[in-house]
Amino acid sequence: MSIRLMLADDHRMLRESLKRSMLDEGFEVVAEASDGLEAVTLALEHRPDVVLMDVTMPEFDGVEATRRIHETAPEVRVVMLTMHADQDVVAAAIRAGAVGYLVKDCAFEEMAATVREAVDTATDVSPQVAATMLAEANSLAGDDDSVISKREIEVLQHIADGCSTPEVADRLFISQKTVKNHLASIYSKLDARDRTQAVLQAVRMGIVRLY
Amino acid sequence: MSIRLMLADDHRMLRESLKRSMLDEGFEVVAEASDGLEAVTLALEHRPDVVLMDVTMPEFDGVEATRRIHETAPEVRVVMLTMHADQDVVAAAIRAGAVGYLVKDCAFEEMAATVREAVDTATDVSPQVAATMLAEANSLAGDDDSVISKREIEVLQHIADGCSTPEVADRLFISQKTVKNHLASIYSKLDARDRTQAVLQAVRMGIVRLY
DNA sequence: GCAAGATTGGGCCCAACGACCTATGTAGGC
DNA sequence: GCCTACATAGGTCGTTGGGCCCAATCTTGC
Repeated sequence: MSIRLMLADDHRMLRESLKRSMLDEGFEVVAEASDGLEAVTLALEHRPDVVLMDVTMPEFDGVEATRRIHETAPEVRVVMLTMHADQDVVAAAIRAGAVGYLVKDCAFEEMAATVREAVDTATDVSPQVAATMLAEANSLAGDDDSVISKREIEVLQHIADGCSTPEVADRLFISQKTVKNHLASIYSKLDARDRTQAVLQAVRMGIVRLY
Repeated sequence: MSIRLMLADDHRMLRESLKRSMLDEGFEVVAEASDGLEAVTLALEHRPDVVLMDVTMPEFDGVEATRRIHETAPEVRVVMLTMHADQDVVAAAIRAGAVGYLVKDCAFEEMAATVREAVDTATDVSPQVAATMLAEANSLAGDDDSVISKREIEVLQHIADGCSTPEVADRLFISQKTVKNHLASIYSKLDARDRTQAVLQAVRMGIVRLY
């Protein structure tokens, strides 16, 4: 009985070629999603054994999609795909219920192996395994031990979406001063000196959407 | 005799799965490059029939790599891969000697067809074909008929690299005022209202590197 | 319950930024 | 030769942004 896979990535080219590779490898691809919302819908409909889920997607991101899938269908294993091994993202993914992660720069064999391992994993990752995964992500990511808070991400996302400080303040129903405080905190955590660098760093880390 | 392909893309996952797909399709993959410099070196070494070249790569970008390959080995057909159908990028690619382009969101069949067509194409694209390609890119891209100048791209790249206005001025040996003028011009062309949005838009369009 | 951190907010200062205006020199196209 | 576009540079103006201080409230973990 072959492993039933689902792919979720907003780039069709990557999705299609990934699909071919996985088919070659003997996996069955039962569904493909191009955004977070579709990922949740299709995952619940097809109940694949494993979902390969990109972090950065429209509608809602891979972490949020993972959370929703894990809540409703905990037997579905989600493996996250990230551009860079970022501790925060990996940590968030694990909290959301992912059983593994892959850096997009990995070798194909590694990916196939991770998918096979995922099927044998308990649906909920043990704290030990989670800790190991985090440590790995940590060593790969290197120096960013800073944790960006939820609110800070909201601020960053609004900035990335084109808002100025007063506009962010309006949309989040807080004062401009608070927005500036969050930004200052973000700068120190991301080692950025202005909003442009902060947003670029956040994009690199997969913290914010870029569309 | 199968078509000898070379792949140039900085994301190993895309490269590997692309490779599998192309192998399935009966193509031969003779080389893979992960940056522009490697792309030029390997293309000249292996002389593939067609190079699938990503625009956005380290060292130097796909357009520059295409230019160098085309100068030394004009018999090698280069097909550009872009994230978004951007007229400027496609125009630059054609000027550099590319015989075709593909949006990364294309269907796999389209990609295979384009590669096969590329082999039958004359090594130098006729003005008529180039015009058609540009018109296509234009209709796909839609509203961006603005051409970002070389100098403006330099300014943008420096901003993306973390420079402030005075720093860009220093590095380009021009006054701060000129940098601001270029930025103002960029804002109107990219429909951005500040440097953050301009850089993000440029990243989306593949005009600047993000590393 | 206490400590740590997240979230909220204030004030002050000065540099940076963007909008709007004009202007000169230098290419390249027709 | 003229015209358009590009690159260069200046001025002024109001707004924004970021550094650096501080503090109240609230949640979360231990």
